[in-house]
Amino acid sequence: MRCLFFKKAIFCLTKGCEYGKIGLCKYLHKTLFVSEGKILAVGVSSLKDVAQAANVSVPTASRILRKINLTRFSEETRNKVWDAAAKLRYRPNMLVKGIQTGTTHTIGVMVPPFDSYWSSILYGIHDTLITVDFVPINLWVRHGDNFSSSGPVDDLEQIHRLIDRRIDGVIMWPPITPDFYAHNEELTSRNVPVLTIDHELPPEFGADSITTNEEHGAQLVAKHLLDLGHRRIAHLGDVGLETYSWAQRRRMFFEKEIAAVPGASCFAVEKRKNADGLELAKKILTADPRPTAVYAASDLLARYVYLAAAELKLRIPENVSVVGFADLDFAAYMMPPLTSVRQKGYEVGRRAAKLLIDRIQGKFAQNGIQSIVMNCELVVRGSTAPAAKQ
Amino acid sequence: MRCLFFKKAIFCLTKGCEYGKIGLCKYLHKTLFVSEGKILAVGVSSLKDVAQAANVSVPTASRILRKINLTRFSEETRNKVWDAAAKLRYRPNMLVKGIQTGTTHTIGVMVPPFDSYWSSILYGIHDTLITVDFVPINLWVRHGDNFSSSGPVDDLEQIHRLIDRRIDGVIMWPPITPDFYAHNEELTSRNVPVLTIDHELPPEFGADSITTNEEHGAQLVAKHLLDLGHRRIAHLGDVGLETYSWAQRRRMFFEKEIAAVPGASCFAVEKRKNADGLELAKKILTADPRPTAVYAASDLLARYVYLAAAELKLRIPENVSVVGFADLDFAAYMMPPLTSVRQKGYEVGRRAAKLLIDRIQGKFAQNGIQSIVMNCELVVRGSTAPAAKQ
DNA sequence: TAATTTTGTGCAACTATTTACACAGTCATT
DNA sequence: AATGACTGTGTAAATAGTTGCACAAAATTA
Repeated sequence: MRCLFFKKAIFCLTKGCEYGKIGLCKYLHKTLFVSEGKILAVGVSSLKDVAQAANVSVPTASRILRKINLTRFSEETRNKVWDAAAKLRYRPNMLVKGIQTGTTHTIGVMVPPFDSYWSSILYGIHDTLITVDFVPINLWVRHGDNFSSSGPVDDLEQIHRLIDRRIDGVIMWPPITPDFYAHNEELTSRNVPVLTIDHELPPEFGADSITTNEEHGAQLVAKHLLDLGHRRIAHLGDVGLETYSWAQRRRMFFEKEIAAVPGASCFAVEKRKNADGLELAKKILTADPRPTAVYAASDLLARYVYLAAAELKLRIPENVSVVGFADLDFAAYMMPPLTSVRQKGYEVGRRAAKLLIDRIQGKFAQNGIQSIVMNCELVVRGSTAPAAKQ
Repeated sequence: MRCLFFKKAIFCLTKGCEYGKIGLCKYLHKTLFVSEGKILAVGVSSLKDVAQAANVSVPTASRILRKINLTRFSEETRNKVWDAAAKLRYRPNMLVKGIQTGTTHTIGVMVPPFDSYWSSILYGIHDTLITVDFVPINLWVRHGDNFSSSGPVDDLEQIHRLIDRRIDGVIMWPPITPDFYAHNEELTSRNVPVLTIDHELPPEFGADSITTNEEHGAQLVAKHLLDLGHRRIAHLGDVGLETYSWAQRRRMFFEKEIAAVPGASCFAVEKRKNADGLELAKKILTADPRPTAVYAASDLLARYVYLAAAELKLRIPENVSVVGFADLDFAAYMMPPLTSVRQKGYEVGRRAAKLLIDRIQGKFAQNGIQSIVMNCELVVRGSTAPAAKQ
């Protein structure tokens, strides 16, 4: 069968395609619409196709389309190539650029969209990456608890999926466990830049990081509650996986602030992984003497305090003030609206992506690890009020 | 300078690397750690490196590592190759497989993590893709309103970013506008399978789809409210961009159900893009006569009803019942907990990915467009109660 | 007029990997 | 003893695209 489009169509049809059908061919992986011995249409066109159509060599087409040494080509040739490219809807193949230059303009993002804070981080990463024509591959580790029915994901496999696709860098929210550290070495040993959010890896990994200024956050909350006259304060914390997780830091710094004030006290309760948050919140609110304020380590935990208060017929903020952390999307719509520490997720994402791109482009070749610490701000709403006189 | 690792290191050092520094070389894009004329370490190793280290040819190494025709190789050769690969931490380069076979095991996902429903969709897509060693590239269009400071993203550029990386298919939540339809043609003309969530494209695009059974949802809500004795019902809707958006369908089907019952009536108010939801909700709750129940087209809209009720000193559900849609993460924690129609986001994502993979693997070559319609279920909570006698 | 420069284009080699095919050596069968 | 089959490995061509160099023709200069 003679082919209308390609010299090699015969090769193609004998090798892979079933004659008369739509088929995908080995070593000529355009989708050919074949009918009655004629190839009717082609899915993807290559530079070779463009060059053939314009009757020039492949390098010439390449240079003209990339506008390299444009002046060295006659106007006639230039137009021939541009017309052919437009007609064939040519699009460059970045995979080839990837194997040639070793940079794929792709970033592995190992951050799960847990809640609106993380979603906005993803937005920030996305928006910044595409301004430099980079693209994120979103893979996640250890999110099985809430959604996945397929059980936990193999961390190492996930990292390999990224390496195999030759990503230029990784932004991650690292599970803080020794074995994950080992997996991280897979990246650093191949000199793939890593940027961590919310946790700093040990310096030998050479990973940049962006973290929240937990101490500043603790100061904001402590000052706010102390100014309102609260002295018996409870903390509903999240148990982190390690001694220096954000949850631990959030508690420690807060306790430090409260301890510095004579007459003020803080007692902390930590929610373990599968513990019932409502029960813990009730435990706090039924303590004797009852705390006049509760600082929850996240807005999600603050919800439990609201539920517990409702069950115990306590009014917020009249009987107990509540402060959350993160200012998630629902915080402003709780009743009463929740006072919370705002983390600027979009900005975190933006700066994370910016920093990683700068690192990839070699801007810090001389300097060491870059660490960004993000400030946060207190958003005062209706869930906090002066401590009642007693 | 003689090189310890590569024959071509001289070439490399003269071309790209600055001697004595860490540099990235053209056409030998390993990161070489060069010091005092010696290459100390290498970032990425290729099959060629493995073959060289094992003292065999490249094809031999390829076959042994892929376990092709393993029996044809002597045990000695096999072990040599495996040892070398392990020592050099060799990882296959999927970019090459991509240009050879035309399949990159990468899916473009144009779904924004708006809220917990969409987050769980992303989880479902992710978990299903990685079981077949596919990977998602998450790009978004038109999310500028809430987060982006950089203005709206160019849809066409986003699609080109995916095409240029030769994704095998696209899952998208399509902006329902004529010009986006045109962009979609970029994909279909190249025979890239497209699967849409929440909206069916016109059949000429040949896109598979997965949608929520809006009619069933409307029936569930209508039956629930009618059974509770409600007859004056309001609908707080979202204005869709087109006549057949989910928002429009959600309203229409609900109105149809209510209209079928003598004595029952429904009046609808639609929230335009930048309209104040609270004002609209107050308008509904101050109507005369006041509706005894409000059906909000989403949980986010239901929040406005809660806020409006609080301002107007109306109690939920005693004075007015409220129903939402989607069962977002915060619905169960509202006070009172919100009755809502549960959309199984994780399942939507799972089935979307499964369907697209099947399409890519040619399982529907003979069949036409596949359309999955997902059922939803009503989750009855504390925000709905029998209509008060009046 | 001859030599040199400029213009315009193509060839070959290069990035990494796979696959068809070839080919030498060994063993068994006729 | 010769033929055929099998074993174990290598060569070359293929996927797409970029880049250094070569080279012819035209234009300019000496």
